[in-house]
Amino acid sequence: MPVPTRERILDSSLAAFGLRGYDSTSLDDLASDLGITKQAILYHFSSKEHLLTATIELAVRELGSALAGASDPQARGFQRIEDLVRATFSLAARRPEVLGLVRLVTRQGGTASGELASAMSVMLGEAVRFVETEMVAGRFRRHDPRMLLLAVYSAVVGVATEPEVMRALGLEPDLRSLVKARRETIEFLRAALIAD
Amino acid sequence: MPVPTRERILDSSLAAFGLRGYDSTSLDDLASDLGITKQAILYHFSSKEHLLTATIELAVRELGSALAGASDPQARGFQRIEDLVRATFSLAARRPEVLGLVRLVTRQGGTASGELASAMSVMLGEAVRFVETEMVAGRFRRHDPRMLLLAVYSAVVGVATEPEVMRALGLEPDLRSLVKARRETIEFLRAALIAD
DNA sequence: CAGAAAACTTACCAAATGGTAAGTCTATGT
DNA sequence: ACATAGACTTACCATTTGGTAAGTTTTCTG
Repeated sequence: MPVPTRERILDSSLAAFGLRGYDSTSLDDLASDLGITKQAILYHFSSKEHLLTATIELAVRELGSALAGASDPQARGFQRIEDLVRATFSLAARRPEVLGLVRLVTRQGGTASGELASAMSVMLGEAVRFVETEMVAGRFRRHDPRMLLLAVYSAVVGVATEPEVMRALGLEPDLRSLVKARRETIEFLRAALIAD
Repeated sequence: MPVPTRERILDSSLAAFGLRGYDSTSLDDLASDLGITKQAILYHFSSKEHLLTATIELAVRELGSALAGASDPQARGFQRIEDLVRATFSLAARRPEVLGLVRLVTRQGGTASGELASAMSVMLGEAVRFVETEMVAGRFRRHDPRMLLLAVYSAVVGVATEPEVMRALGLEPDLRSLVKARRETIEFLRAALIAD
């Protein structure tokens, strides 16, 4: 059973928008990559902006399932953070374009970003409550939970999605370095978070 | 004495490329913002890519002087890190486009990024040596210096340049929140770095 | 099998884009 | 006073872009 064209378009869009950016990706480019015409894209998605919206929805689903699948709600303390960081790195290695698109949208804002923004709000709200609980229980050092999460988010997504900076540091952004980066990031977070 | 057109163009380009991206910024947009014609831009810079190169050079200079001005080479231990983080946040508040352009270039790579890449290599090389010295002296916890710097870089630049994520966390990206973010980031790094 | 709906393609189009060619205005040095 | 060079503008141009209109093929359904 062949993959429906609509899904193939969304897959290509996610890769292109996530890795190269929205304005840098033309419908003609997408179409010729897929071996179809631009009008076939516009048949499934009535405009480029609608395509972006649908692509963001896909990215939100992928991000949500990647994180939900790896995070055991029963886990407590640093284990939960470690699970999430591992899941994020795994996603960055498997499908870097997903995090790329998340970053694109969180940076540019824009009309279509409403859904991702609200989806992220929900995730981050849960995360804030979790971190607060852990702080009250004395398992994490006291910080402002939101600021802490911002720093953690930035560190993880940054490490997972900045291959050029890795190169500038003399590290090849291959799988082995990524694994090492993951381990170091977890250690870094552990040192920052765990109360003595 | 009026500001020369060439400098005005570079200033506008830095803001536009750094905040909105290269492909999203047309020469016509830049020109009409400046009250001149597109051909005036092409008189000073023979193509859009040359303009990007010159803009990157400007950003490198601004970044370099911002960091060099704030960092006392005599400072030891965490004080030096704190100085650099403060300088980075100050730059993010004053001229967010500079860090935006750095990020744009580090992400996209591209032809014109050679100079920034090498400039960053120098800075990061110095930073690696500094961190190693501190670790040997027992003032910093032991980590891989390069990975540590990648995490620090990501956390600082991320916190300083992700206003949408701040909004998703329920924080307005105004000056007060930025000051608070800076303080929290420094505390976060202190906890992660300082050896017991 | 008829026919209608779905899934496309071919043929266009107006606007925007980066860039060229040639002209104009102004300052400056001789 | 005049040539010359610098700093532009006006006028164009080819290509790319997102999008429309209309036709054609395929697939489903009664």
